Amino acid sequence: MLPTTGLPYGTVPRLERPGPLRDRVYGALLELITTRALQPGQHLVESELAGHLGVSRQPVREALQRLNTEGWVDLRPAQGAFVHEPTDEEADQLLTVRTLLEAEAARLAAANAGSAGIAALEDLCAEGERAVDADDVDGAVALNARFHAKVMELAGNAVLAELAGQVDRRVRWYYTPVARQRGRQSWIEHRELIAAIADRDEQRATAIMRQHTEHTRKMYHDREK
Amino acid sequence: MLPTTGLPYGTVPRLERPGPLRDRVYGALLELITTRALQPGQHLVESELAGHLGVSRQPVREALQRLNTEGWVDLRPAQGAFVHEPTDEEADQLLTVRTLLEAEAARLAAANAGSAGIAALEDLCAEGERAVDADDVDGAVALNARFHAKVMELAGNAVLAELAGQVDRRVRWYYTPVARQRGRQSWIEHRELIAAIADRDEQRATAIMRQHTEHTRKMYHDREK
DNA sequence: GCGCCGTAGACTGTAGGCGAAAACCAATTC
DNA sequence: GAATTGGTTTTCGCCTACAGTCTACGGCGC
Repeated sequence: MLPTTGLPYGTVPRLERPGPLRDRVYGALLELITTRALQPGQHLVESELAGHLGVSRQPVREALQRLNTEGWVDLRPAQGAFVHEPTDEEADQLLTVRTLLEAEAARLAAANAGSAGIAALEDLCAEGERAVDADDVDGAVALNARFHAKVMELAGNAVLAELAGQVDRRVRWYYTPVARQRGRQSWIEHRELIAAIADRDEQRATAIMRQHTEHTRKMYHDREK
Repeated sequence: MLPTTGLPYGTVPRLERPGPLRDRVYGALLELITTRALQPGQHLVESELAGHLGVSRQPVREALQRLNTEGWVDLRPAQGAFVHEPTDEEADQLLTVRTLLEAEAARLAAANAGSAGIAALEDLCAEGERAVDADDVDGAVALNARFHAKVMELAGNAVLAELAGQVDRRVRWYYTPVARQRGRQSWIEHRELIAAIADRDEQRATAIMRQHTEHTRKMYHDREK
């Protein structure tokens, strides 16, 4: 019985508050890193970033702290922050974990998804195929991310989603040059995955997703040579 | 050709440096939380903690920042830090993830472990059994953690280990009252796991570890009633 | 007596500043 | 000519101070 004013929800836009500065700094830095405006190994000087973003050093420090725990930057004591440099081994290990998490998400989605969720997946899939047909690479990549996020949402495990989100973003960062290459085949596999989920076939959904993410690993290794 | 001084290694104790203050504050707070000296839901006042630890607010803030990203505290804007309150649903989801990660670790351990690693596991197992026989609950719990950590180490995937470490600690925090109950049966399962790893049987190792962690979930649900 | 408003207190968010450690560079010595 | 050493500069780590925001309590009107 909260709404004594009689105002329906959503009509008042919750008057947008800027939110903690550190979070916006975090977002800005993450953007700069993922877009490679800040290159791996680069030394991040606090005062420089602070001046560039028009804030004090404190929010920058807190943002760097968070980026550090999430693996985007390395914080060497008494030396400062450096953009993390992924090794081949680490990238490979990350892919292994991603495969694991995504496969589990597919299984849970198959177990839990309702018809509404499946319809949403099909919509995303259709959109993605259109993007590929139109050679809209950026759009296709974005839709691919949204598709996987939707599967994760249908899995209904917030903890899993949190971890997978972290891992996924880093994988995409490492593999940006590669990920853009995978076009049509990727969406065919998505279709198969939807079918398995709709059939509530946990085993098949797991297997398809595993195979799907493993294809990415393969492409990377092929490219390396 | 580094040692031009002729001094043998190890004679100079590398003069222990205190390390960043924020890290020690982080450790201290984590200890206080896991031991329930700071209870779930409790409001953590920065200046209070700072005074209590004999430092300024800054290191405390950075430690809280890290604890926040790792899920130990919730940081409500303009309100401060609160020790995270786990819900039943979240605990269940964490267990699901833990099962997943540990099972994968077991599989990788079976694929990669050498005879030295297997011997180390057997040593830990024997120690654990002795602790159980001696009704040394704390010792048994500690050895259980070390056993799982060793399996993770043998898996040889640093990323996986990092995630599993986080998840494991939180699971232990939630389930401390329960975990202490599982005595002998747990170590029997450990023995079976070692056998599977020694046989390089990835499937069986996965299955055993999955069953092993699922037992914990079961005990929790039984206890809830 | 009940509810609303205003004020005071407490805490967080952000900024600025000081001391110290590390890196860099040039002069010096072997 | 190469290594070392001393000084200088940059940058981090931490502390202190101030402004903004939320909460709680007491007075006031109904």
